[in-house]
Amino acid sequence: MKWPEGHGELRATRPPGQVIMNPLDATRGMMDGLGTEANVCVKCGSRSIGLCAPLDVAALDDMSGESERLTVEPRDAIFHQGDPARYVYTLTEGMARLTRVLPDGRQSVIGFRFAGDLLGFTPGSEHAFGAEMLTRGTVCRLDRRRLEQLFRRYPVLERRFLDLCVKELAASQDHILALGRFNAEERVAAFLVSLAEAQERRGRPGPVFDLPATRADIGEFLGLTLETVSRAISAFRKRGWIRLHGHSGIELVDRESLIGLGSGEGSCAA
Amino acid sequence: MKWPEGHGELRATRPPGQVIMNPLDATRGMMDGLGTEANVCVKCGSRSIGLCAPLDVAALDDMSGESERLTVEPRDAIFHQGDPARYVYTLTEGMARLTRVLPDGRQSVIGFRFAGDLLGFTPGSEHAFGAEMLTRGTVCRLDRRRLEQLFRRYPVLERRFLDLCVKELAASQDHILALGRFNAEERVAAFLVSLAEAQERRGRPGPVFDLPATRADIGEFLGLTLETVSRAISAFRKRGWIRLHGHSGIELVDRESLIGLGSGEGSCAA
DNA sequence: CGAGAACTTGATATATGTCAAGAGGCGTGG
DNA sequence: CCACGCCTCTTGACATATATCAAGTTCTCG
Repeated sequence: MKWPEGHGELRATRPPGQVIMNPLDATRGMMDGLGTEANVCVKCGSRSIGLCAPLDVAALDDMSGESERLTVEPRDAIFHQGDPARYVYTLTEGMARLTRVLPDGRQSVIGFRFAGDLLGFTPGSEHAFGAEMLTRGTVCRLDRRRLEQLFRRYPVLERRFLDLCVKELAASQDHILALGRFNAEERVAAFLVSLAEAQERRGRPGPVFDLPATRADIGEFLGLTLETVSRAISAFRKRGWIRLHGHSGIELVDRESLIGLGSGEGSCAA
Repeated sequence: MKWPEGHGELRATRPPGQVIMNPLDATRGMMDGLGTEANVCVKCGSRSIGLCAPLDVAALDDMSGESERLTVEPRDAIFHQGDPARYVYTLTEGMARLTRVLPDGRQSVIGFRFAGDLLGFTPGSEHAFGAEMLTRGTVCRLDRRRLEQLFRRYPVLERRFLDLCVKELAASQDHILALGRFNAEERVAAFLVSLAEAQERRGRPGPVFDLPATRADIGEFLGLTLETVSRAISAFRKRGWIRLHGHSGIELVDRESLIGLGSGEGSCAA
């Protein structure tokens, strides 16, 4: 699947009012949408977790009037970097990665997104990054001009975008902190904990979590090579902190140790 | 100087509609406010570049009614990480750095700010990072509750915040890309070019630019040590790409080469 | 059951960090 | 105005975390 549209980006992360002392929040932010709120998006059939949360039923109905639901296969793109930003997307099922490419081909994963997260919002005219599914999934897309109309009709919606955006920004700064100051094991530990938290927030009880991202994906997200990610995971396994279940199942046995490592509480710098 | 207030963060970066293929934008974003627009903020005495740009004179007058102007000495904090987020600040003169601290004391500079930039906006209750001046300067502070009132009175202001925020987010993602994928010289080159561009955008013609940030500041921003930053700068100097003028003046002699290096166009990875 | 993809692990290379000494600029005070 | 002292920067030698290269293994899916 491939569409020539989409763009920018926006997402929710930390409960407002919490100080960011903890880099776990970085990754946490990077992978966490507003997965807790209710309301059913009529057309999408999904919970209106991200965008529509503050809207009433009439508004939701209004909103879903022009939205379309699409199925996406693993590794397919939802939109590409540089595409005209014509639609805004809500990821309704599955997990996606956001990627940014340099002129010379170097690539970086900017973040991961889950069911309920919003993708591709930007005031610009083109998508600043691409989005690809890691699993099979579905998205609900809404024309951007329609969204602007909805902003005018439901001002609360615009405020919601602002809040989501500020939280996303805080999450990005956490990630910057992690990339600039964490060593390999700290980054991987923070990533694993935040992945687990993101899934728990979406109602997956654990103790075994999905890990649809490959070592290469994780490495591109954390600024490491896939081998270094693999070595960190092996080290955790040997310490009894985690247990692997096949290639895409992971169990956090000693979460406290992982949190300690992934929170920047010491061990490495002072 | 030290106040027990302040918080979150928000800023403008790239002209809307520009695709982010270029990591220079990262740093560019990180140091660039909306320095081009007019209007004079009555109480501040300064151009209302960041926040107030879309407001008319009456609104500006209204807005400045409760704002206060303060002078800040070099290395003094405007607000600290964790402070209650009571005010929003506009930097009216000078250059500041935004810092984030980990529990174990490791620190990271998440961005630099210049005259016209907005500091400390957040929907949360505490500042997620601290802001310190690098030079002597002045800030204009506005009570946050007052800002919320202004949002209600001038809806365009809220939209402005959203746009600023999305651009800031794009800039953060550029920085993430640079931290995750650039080597030391590429990061320093991107930083220098973006610093020059930020100053040009604010009307400083060059060719000699201020560099009030120390090697340590730059290193903390780029995820490098001060020695590595120093070596990169020395290497550029030896290649004739830059010339240093005292400890805080820098001249970009061969900007094209710096841009090439700092744009992720090759040389290192492919 | 077979083949490919993803992962693991080892050996080695290298970019950057660390430690240390010295030089240069800038401000202060005589 | 000069001189001293501090702070920042520079440069070198060395250490090390991570990247790179290369097999081999395990899982997954057809």
